[in-house]
Amino acid sequence: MVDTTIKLTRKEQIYKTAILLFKNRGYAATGMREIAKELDMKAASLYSHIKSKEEILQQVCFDVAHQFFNGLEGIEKTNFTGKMRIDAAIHSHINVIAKNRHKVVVFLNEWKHLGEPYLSDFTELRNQYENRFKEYIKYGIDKGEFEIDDLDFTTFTILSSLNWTSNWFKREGKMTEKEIADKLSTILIKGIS
Amino acid sequence: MVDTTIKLTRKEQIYKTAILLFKNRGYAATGMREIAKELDMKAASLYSHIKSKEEILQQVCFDVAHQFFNGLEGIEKTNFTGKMRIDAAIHSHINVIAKNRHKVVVFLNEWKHLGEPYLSDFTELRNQYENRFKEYIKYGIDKGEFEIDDLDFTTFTILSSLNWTSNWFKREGKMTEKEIADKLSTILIKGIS
DNA sequence: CCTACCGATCGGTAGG
DNA sequence: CCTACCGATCGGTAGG
Repeated sequence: MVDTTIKLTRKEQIYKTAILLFKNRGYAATGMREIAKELDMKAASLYSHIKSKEEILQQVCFDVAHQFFNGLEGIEKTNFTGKMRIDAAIHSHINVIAKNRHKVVVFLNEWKHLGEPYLSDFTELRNQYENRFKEYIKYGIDKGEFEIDDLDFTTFTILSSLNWTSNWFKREGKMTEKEIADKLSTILIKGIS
Repeated sequence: MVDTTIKLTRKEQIYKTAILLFKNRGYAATGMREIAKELDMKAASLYSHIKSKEEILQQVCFDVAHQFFNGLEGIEKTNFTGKMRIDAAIHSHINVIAKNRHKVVVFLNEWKHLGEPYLSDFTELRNQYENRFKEYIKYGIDKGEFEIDDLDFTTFTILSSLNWTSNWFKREGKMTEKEIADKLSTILIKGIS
């Protein structure tokens, strides 16, 4: 599980190592010399493969953001009910978290260290994604499926429950990714219905 | 709201400033010179009032942890049902967050920068607190109030929803602290009942 | 991929 | 509360 033994390029190795360190120690507290040491290199050599420390953070943040967006594709084109939309969105969201265990933690906790204009772009993407969830719930309200008086509040509560799973996804084995999504979907949809 | 104009000691001013900076930029990325500048001092002068940068983080983390614990006092001594226990715990938790808006964000996001033995003590406290929530839910299950097959999972989901409120407590005015707690309690208890 | 090195900044101390 | 300063470390570059 640590190394899939598939040939990773040096650049991929650097990214992988950096992501793990950013996750465990935080972006600001992680030094280029730590990343290099983990790969038996000198810090200066990293710069043959990457442009800067922040470039790594940028790639992580926007890659994850785009994965979250892609997961929602098709949800509103169908004849799904509100419940089905939320259920599908929850499954997609958990799927992205499960497939990017370490990246997602960096995405959630370290985005504030992005410089401009990336920071503004990022928060814009985040807002748009939250709005998609909001639309699905709104759809369910309009169809009489949900009884909710505060849309923003409910949306944030649901997203927070989903995001928090990233913190203890390490304790895997007990539950499959689908079981986790099913369970969350049940708890949350029952709670607002 | 920025400064209550009540006479703060210099030490209190330093703490207040540091907490705000730790919250916005992160502990590792905040320098002592930034804290000092905010107070029109030189960094070296801070050390007449505090012992170290980490001492501030320690005070914040353990102060908040103890507040969370104190809030639970008396809940299990009463003849409360499971629902009432969870409801009371939720209200207490939200109360601590509301009364420590900035501190709680530092508590939640920056504790990993504690050195030993503080780090171990802290995670121990956190586990104990989570276990208290777990007990309340367990109590409700045993009394037939809740239908839950995964206690750990449900506990973490509830706590995550509560903790996430710290991220958008700034948008206050719309809802009072009690309304927030009431609403969360409704959503979450309905979701597991 | 390395050695050598840059200027900047870090948390913190000495001594007043 | 200041000036002056410490050794350590930071992200990154030059040049090979």
